[in-house]
Amino acid sequence: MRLSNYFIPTLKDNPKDAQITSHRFMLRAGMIQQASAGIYSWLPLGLRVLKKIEQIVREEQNAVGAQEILMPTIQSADLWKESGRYDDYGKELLRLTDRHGRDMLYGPTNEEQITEIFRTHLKSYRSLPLSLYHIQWKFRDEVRPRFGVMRGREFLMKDAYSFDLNYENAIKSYNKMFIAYLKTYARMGLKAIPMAADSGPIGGDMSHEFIILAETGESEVYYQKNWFDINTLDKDIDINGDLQPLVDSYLSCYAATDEKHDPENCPLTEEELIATRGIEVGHIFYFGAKYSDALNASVAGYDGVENHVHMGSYGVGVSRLVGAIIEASHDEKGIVWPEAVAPFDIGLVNVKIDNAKCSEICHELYRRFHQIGLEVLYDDRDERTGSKLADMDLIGLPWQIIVGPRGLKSGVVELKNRKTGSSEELTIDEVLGKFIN
RNA sequence: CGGAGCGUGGCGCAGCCUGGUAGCGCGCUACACUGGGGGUGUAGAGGUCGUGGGUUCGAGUCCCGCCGCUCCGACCA
Repeated sequence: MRLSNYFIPTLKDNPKDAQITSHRFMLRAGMIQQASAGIYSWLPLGLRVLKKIEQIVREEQNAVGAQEILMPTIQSADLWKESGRYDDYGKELLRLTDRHGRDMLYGPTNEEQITEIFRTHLKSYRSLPLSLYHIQWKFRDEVRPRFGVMRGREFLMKDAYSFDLNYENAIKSYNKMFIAYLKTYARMGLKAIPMAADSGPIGGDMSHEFIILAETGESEVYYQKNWFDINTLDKDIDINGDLQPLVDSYLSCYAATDEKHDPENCPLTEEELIATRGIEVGHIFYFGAKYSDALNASVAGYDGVENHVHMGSYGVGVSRLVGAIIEASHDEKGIVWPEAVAPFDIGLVNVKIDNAKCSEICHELYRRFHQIGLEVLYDDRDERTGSKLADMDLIGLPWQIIVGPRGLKSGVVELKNRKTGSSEELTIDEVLGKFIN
């Protein structure tokens, strides 16, 4: 992509309304534009990141056998009246009325809807287990939206729902998701720690929040010092095998949010305990038959007797993750994208666009990178070098290649790593060689 | 929803107290110089001062209502 005709309105100054780092950088890097409180338009650069995150989530859901569907944003209130949540949910639920005077709502979550789909079509234990998910915009009318996309009112969320015949099988489904979540966050370059959690208005018996560590995080978290020594995701995992030992290994180390952490009864010594801040980027629940009872979703068991299915639901805050990743990965100059979610792989800076040699080398590099499947953002604007480099740092692509007449005299370009700041002078072939493996 | 603020060109702000020609920086356009970390100069474009009413000869400025946005708290994926 050529920057000269790419819509990426970067800002030099901080917008006054943005207080938190990720929000500031998202606005300054031209990723989003606020439409109203807690509601954002996604501009090209932001949308690219959102889509990358979404795709990783999708792949890991598919990997544990969940099937993708897509449910609507607007739901009829009827099902919510049936489950009782129409009255329980309170003012966070955005209620609408259509032209016929029917009660509708903009979905904050989809338990009722998915249960309705299930009960319409599935009648036998033979159809179980089943996990369905979708990635859809949700709306919760927060009293006080803040922190940009981290706590918006409208947000993109992956929500999955599992259906099982009994508790034992439901826990198997829960464990699959537990592992899928660890893999999902790891792929995004995040350290996400599962912590025991309250299940809140969703209801249920067992629940874990996935928290990523970030100094600017919204909640205080506590975890055992050697938590990150647990590193069992590398080996091959048979997702259909017994996952309980693996899950248990992750839960063997202490980890709790401030709601659950009780300093009086903490099993750890002060030395072992790390107190820091974190952001919730996922939440999984097992809630048994709460919705299948309310909405009468049952299947015939082995004995032919009807059983209400055991369900779980599993959320990942996709749009929130964009902000959360920035909170976890930035410096004073801008964003530092983990490679897996970076909007482009490489930023190519042509220092002097009216220099024929510079442009020729840039075109060559651009073409070759394209050939090997790497995405390049090529800064071919007639701007001062300083502002181009500052923009590149702000946008935070993992690699920068700086092509200027000074280096080309001796046949080299500069390859710079955004994260470490280290740079080296390399020939064209050497640069390409770096990326071919 | 309690408390506190803010709405003036695309962005950040001054002007309001004490009413009288709407200003500054950045950005934008053109030209020139410049050219490896947000450069310099010259000349420009761009604003119903959030909105409705009131006071006044005259309102960005004073008064009242409304709307929007932000921050702290309570709440929350």
